[in-house]
Amino acid sequence: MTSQIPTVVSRSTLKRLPLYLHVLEDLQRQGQEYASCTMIAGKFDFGPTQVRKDLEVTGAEGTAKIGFKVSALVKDIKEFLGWHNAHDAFLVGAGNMGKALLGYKDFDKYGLNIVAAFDQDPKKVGTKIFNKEILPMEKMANLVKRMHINIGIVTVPAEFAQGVVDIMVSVGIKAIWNFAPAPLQIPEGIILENARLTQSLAVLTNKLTMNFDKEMKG
Amino acid sequence: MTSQIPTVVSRSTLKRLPLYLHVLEDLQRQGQEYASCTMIAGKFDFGPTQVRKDLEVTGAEGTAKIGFKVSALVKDIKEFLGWHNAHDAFLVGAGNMGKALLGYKDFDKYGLNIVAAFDQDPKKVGTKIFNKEILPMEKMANLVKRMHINIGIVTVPAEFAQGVVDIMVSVGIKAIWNFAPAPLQIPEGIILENARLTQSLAVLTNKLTMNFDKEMKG
DNA sequence: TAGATTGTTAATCGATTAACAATC
DNA sequence: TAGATTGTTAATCGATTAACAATC
Repeated sequence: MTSQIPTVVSRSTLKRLPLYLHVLEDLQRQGQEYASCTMIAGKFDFGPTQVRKDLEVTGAEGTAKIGFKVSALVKDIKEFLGWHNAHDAFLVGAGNMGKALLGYKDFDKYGLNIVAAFDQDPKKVGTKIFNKEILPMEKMANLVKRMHINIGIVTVPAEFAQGVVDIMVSVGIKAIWNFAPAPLQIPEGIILENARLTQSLAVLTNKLTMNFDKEMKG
Repeated sequence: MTSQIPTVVSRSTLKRLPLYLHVLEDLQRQGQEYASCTMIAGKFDFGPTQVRKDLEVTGAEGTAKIGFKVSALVKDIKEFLGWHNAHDAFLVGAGNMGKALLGYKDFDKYGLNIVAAFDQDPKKVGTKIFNKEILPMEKMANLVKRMHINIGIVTVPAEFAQGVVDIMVSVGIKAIWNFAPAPLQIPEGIILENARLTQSLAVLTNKLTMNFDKEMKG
């Protein structure tokens, strides 16, 4: 009998799983067949117990004294994250960040397939970026339904983000990956994941400032 | 006498401060002079106590019944985050993500100024992206010292990330903003902030997968 | 076998939330 | 004044870490 897996998994755990995956794929390339939590934890600044707890949620099972079979563990983590097959996505906002995402080759490894982009700029509409069509916003509603798109990626400037999200929700998008530095309101049941760079940057610049202050004081 | 401010501020708090800043700047544009924690919290899915606790770390002081003066609060948050003046930074890896960051106009609002980029590709070296020079890696050491650069931005593929970080550390970079989906080893005292998109994506695709599973089961 | 590792339960730690006196 | 809000302390909640029996 499989051990009881908690139905709600913490954000912290979910964000650590891709890190383990990376280490495991490295090990796989090196021909390592088994990996222990101690070995994995060695790559990070937290302990083996943390790794074991995290891996538990994926349903992976290890062997005492030996560890986890790398290939099986990779498969379990990928399936748990939904990375074993690609989810189709639409992107709105073909600016710098939008272009960078459209050009990112490895998203298929991470369960994402951006099939097309939308922009309100008539100059961009009709062109192709990294072989992906830029379409007018008006076409989104129909295409979302026809192509069964569930994920919407928001790469417009902050002031347009809420408007874009409202449209996405109204046409049936289920999950939104937001890059705009704006607080967004979404209805119950819609998944919103923020990938705002400014939040990450805030942590960096604050720490740096704190360090300087410390040095000043001696 | 000012109230006691904790010396170590949690990541969670630091990541919420930019969100408040955005709301406050909106209020400022609307001509609102004062803002209460209740009002700010209304934009998010957490309560006013959370907001008050977060604001406390910035040293901002409010007035009972009235709230916080918006202009003063904006200033306090920006200073606390180190966003009141720009930190110069070097970027390594002029690929898609690198280009997107080089072209991002608003970084000066967030305390960041990318002054130049480096790349090992001779075809890129010598060109300019968004009016910023692409230089050969060899030039970094001297320039870091001469220009007193503290921040290094890593936008190279995962397999090159550790090498780039090692170089950055050796030439005197104090803080690293990493976009590569690789676990990085850094010496004590160096600040490392990860902005890996794959971690954010993992949360999104997992939630989506979980939702589908729930629907399947009825 | 001996001992490293898993799986799991208990203890600790830290962050969030609730409670409430002070205040304008 | 009355009551909304601040500032702060206490209670709660959840995540991390420690402890330890089972195991191969």
